[in-house]
Amino acid sequence: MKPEDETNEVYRFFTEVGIINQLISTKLEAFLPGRMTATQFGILGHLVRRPDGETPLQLSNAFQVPKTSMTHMLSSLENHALITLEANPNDRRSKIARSTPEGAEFLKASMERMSEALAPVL
Amino acid sequence: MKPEDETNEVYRFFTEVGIINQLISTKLEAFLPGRMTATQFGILGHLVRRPDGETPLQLSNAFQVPKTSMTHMLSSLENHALITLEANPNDRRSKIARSTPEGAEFLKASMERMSEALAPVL
DNA sequence: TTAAATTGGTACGATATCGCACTACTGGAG
DNA sequence: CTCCAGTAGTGCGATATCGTACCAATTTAA
Repeated sequence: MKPEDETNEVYRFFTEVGIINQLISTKLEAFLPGRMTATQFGILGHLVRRPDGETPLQLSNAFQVPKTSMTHMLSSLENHALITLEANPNDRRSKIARSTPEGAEFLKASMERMSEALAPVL
Repeated sequence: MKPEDETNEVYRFFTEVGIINQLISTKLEAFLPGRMTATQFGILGHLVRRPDGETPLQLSNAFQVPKTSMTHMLSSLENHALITLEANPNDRRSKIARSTPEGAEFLKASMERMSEALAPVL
C-alpha cells in the first residue's frame, strides 16, 4: 500500500468513527429525558457498577474528557439526584462520586426502554 | 445470551465508541492549528474530493449534524479562506460550498504531518 | 520542619453545539 | 396564475465543552 493510500485510509477511519459516534449518541440521547448527554449516561453506568464510587479525576481519565468538563457533568447529575458528591476521607482536596438508588433505578429503566427499542436490530 | 447481558453488551459498546471517538478527535485536533474541529477537518476533506462542491444540507446529512451546526462550521471554514460559499444557481434558497486551493493545500499539509506522526503506529 | 513542587477540583470566560422559530424560495394543486 | 405546503438556510438563545488560571491540600526535598 502506497503511503498516500495509507493516509487516505487513516483519514477515512477518523471521519467514519466521528460519524458513527455522532449517530449513536444522537440516537441514544433520544431515549434520555431532557438535557442528558450520552457521556453523562455513561458516567452514571460506570458509577452504578462501582458501589465505592470514584473520584472526579478517575472518571475524567476513564472517559477521556477534561477535568473541567467532568466537574460540570457531575454537578448536573448531582442536581438530578442521580449521584452524590461527598468529601474524600483520604484526601481533603478530593471528592467521591457515588450513584444514588434513584440513579441506579433511572439507569435500569433507561436501559430497558433502550433494549426494547433495539430488540429488532439485535 | 440472556437479555440482561445483551443490554450490558450494547451499553458497553455505546460508551466505548464514545471514548474512542473522544480519544481520536482529541489527538487529531492536536495536529490542527488553533480552533479547528475534527468535524470541520472532515468537511474540508469531503469538499476537496468533490470539485463541484455540495450544499450545506447535503453536508449536514453526510456528517449527521444539525443544519445549524453546519452553518456555523461552514462560516468558520469560510473565515479561514479554506472554502467558499456561493449562491446555488439551481435554487436561490440554497448555497454551494467548495474548497479553495488554500483549503486543499491545508488539508494536504495536515495529512502529511499526521501520517508522519502516525507512521510508527501503522 | 519548612519550602518547593505536584495534584484535585473549580471559577471564569471563550467558543461550540443545536433546538426553535423565522424568512425566502420552490414546486405542486387547483 | 394563485395558493400553500414543504424546504434551505440562518438568527437567536440556552446549554455544553474545555483551556487558563487559581486555591487548597498533599507530597517531596532539603
